[in-house]
Amino acid sequence: MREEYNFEEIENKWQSIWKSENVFSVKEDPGRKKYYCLEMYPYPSGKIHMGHVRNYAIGDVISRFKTMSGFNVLHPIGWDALGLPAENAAIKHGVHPKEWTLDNIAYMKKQLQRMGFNYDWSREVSTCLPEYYRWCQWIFLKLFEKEQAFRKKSWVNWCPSCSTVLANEQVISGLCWRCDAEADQKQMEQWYLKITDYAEELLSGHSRLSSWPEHVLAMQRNWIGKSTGAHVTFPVVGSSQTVEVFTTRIDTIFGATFLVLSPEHPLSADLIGDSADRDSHMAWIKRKIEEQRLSRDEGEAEKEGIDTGKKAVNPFTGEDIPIWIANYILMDYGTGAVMAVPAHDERDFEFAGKYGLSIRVVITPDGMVPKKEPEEATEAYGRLIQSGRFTGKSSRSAMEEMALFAEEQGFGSKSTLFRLRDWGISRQRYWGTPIPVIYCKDCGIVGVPYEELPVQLPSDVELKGEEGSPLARNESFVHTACPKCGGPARRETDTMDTFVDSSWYFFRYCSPGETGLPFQPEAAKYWMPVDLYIGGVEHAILHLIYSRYFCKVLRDLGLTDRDEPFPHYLPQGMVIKDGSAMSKSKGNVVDPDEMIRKYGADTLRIFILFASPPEKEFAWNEKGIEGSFRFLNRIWSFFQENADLFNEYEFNAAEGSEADETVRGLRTKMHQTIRNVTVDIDKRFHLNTAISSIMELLNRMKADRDCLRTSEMGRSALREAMEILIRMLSPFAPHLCEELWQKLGHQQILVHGEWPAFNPELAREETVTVVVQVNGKLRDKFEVERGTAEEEVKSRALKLERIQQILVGRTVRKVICIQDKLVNIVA
RNA sequence: GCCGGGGUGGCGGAAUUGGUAGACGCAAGGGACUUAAAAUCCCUCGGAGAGUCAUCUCUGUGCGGGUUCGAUUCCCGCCCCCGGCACCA
Repeated sequence: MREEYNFEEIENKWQSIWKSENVFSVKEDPGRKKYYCLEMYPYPSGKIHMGHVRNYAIGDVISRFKTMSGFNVLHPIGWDALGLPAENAAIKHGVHPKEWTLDNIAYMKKQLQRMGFNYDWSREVSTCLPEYYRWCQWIFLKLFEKEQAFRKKSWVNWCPSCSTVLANEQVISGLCWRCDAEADQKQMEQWYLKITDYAEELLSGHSRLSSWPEHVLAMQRNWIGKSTGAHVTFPVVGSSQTVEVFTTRIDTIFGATFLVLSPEHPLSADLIGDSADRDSHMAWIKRKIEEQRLSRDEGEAEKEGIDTGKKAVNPFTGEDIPIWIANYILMDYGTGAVMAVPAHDERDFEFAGKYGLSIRVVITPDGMVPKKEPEEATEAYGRLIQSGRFTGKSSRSAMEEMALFAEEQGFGSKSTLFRLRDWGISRQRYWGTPIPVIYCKDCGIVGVPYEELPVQLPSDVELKGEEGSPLARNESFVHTACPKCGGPARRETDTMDTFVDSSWYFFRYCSPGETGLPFQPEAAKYWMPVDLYIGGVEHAILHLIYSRYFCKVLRDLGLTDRDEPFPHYLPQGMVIKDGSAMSKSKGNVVDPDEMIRKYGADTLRIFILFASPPEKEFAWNEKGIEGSFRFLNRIWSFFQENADLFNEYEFNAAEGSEADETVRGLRTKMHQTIRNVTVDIDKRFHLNTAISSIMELLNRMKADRDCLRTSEMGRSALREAMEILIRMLSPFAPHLCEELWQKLGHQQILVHGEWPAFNPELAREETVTVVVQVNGKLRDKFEVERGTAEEEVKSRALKLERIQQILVGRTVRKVICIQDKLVNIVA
């Protein structure tokens, strides 16, 4: 009587064995090579979704494979457990964020375990626990001491729906990244981290991230936004004031026929101070500031400006040029003022055209005749004309010289500008890490002493969704004594952006129980960096740039010697269905629990890895999962049909002459499969083709089965193939494979088994198919012994009947022969 | 507009260094088993045409050129799709 493939029984059995034998827990072992495989930890929103399943299945296969390949593998998981949804749930359902979060964690943990993932649960980390966030506070205080954390009043993005501040990165085309409400602008005093200090290093560090996908590096590059150029100072005529501008095109400065200030520029109001139209101009400025703030993410507005009536001196030409104020100049980039070169800048050209300002061409692109009245701006480099002492030079190479000249003359300097802003981390919410700072009337801003950490979140807090931080309304939290003078003082009531928590959690995994420091430097030295980081590309700029920054900061605090936390990042594609991402609002969500119930975790794992390579989108398809289920069933029944081989052990392989063709063929196929699967997992991360190679091997075993079973050697070859197949499949379908491995008579569990060794001798086919082409077109093929001499292969090809027919009436001019592959006859 | 990534059957996707295009799977069609169905197993499966039907020819990897004995792969030009940034001086 044949057994059915009872996935539920098998999966439960092995999950409890893995758990009771604690097989996934790892320790530092300096004698062994380590491998740190990490997937982005989840936000405990309630349930695992397919995106998680895919992400974690990829990491699970890689880490199981690496373990079998002899590495000491760290594969941890934890929870990004602070954040707004918990608080919103509290407001909506009256459940405390902590309770809500811990319940979700408990549920999702069960789901992950039900998938059979090989996490070392002893290293589990939850950012909402004081044992974790105390170290966020510790790091913050260190940064505060180094002036890497500082307070600044400025315009901030404000989400009215979440009633909190958002970092620039968290505003996506004008909307809150979390709730899609339209973000406002507000002026507030906030805590910032000085990530801009590391702008240059964050950019140059890209050279060490060569295995990151190009588009991710490009996004970061854009975000950092380095531009090299020069600052130039223009004195205001009849005043001691000056206007400083930044330009990347100092070569065009002889064509600078006016200056333009942002409406927000501090001088804007000043310069129109004594003009006749003062009041209307002031009103205009106010209106434009407002408009710029509101429309900043709505694309380009019609260019508008006003003449201040004042002039400035172009220090290169000595000419007086008008100073304008216009809405196309941004205050928060560069100096908030530009030199306008209408002949060589599209925007300035458009503006000059509208207001009749003069245009002077100072560059001719090579081989072109300069026009007095150009129809468009020419931004190309070329030869300088009308440029005083620089006339005739190449504009590109003159830039250096002109910047140097400005420097010598004292009205400018070479400089570099970054688009990257300091990271605003203050959030006016409850469910985050309290910023460990005390405000004292006499002593000012005082850090909470290290020995008093953590500053705990009070549990008795009312969450009703009113504006302002809930902590600010909690009297017993707010009122405290100044650590310096002992006088009455107030606690900071803002909490940290949760991206702070996630910027170093991967260090914490190295020594999660550490009580004296955020993590043990020795443990981190062993495990870090993360060898493979897997997660959604939506974090390409936010999380990944913050984490890179934190790694450098922790390095400068002496806690680690690593410069980069994630030398290899593998972004995984979205899981979609019916053409769009799975979401409740679309109603196209597929529940992993339901799939596990129906097909089992192994099938779900196989399917989600099989249909496309990790970096591509994965399109859910109900029929597809049945195909994966069938595959596992075919394996199960194949083993049932050959159960008599379970107890035959050694492959007493006489290679070569004694083995018949089928045996040799199977072993060749087997070793080719080992090679392909190994390369696919280890080098290419193409788990889909790894699975299809294993399918091919099974197909071959099934096809040759009857023939193989007729001989002793055949049976033993078949048994060997069954073992190899199971070992290779085990990272993908670990439960089924453990079960079959046990049936094959093994005592030791497969988790600790060895990855099959590849033997190139055996993978090499003894005979190969040589393709015969005539003028590049496939005409015939024949079998030949591997390594047959070129001359013989050529003459055999030419003697083929079909080839002879085709060659009738033609002259063979040339015969190209590629060893063991192809003959191409040119005739 | 700028930057990045792509375009291969009905579908998801293979093709490792320029050398048999379409592996593996899904769907579809046909057959076996069955009273019947499901499951399972076997066969066919890019398009067009011919046929002596256990075959052959032409054509085919977004479009147009080029290099080469040979191009999905390399080069030039174009079209389209996706992602990111966007008045960044």
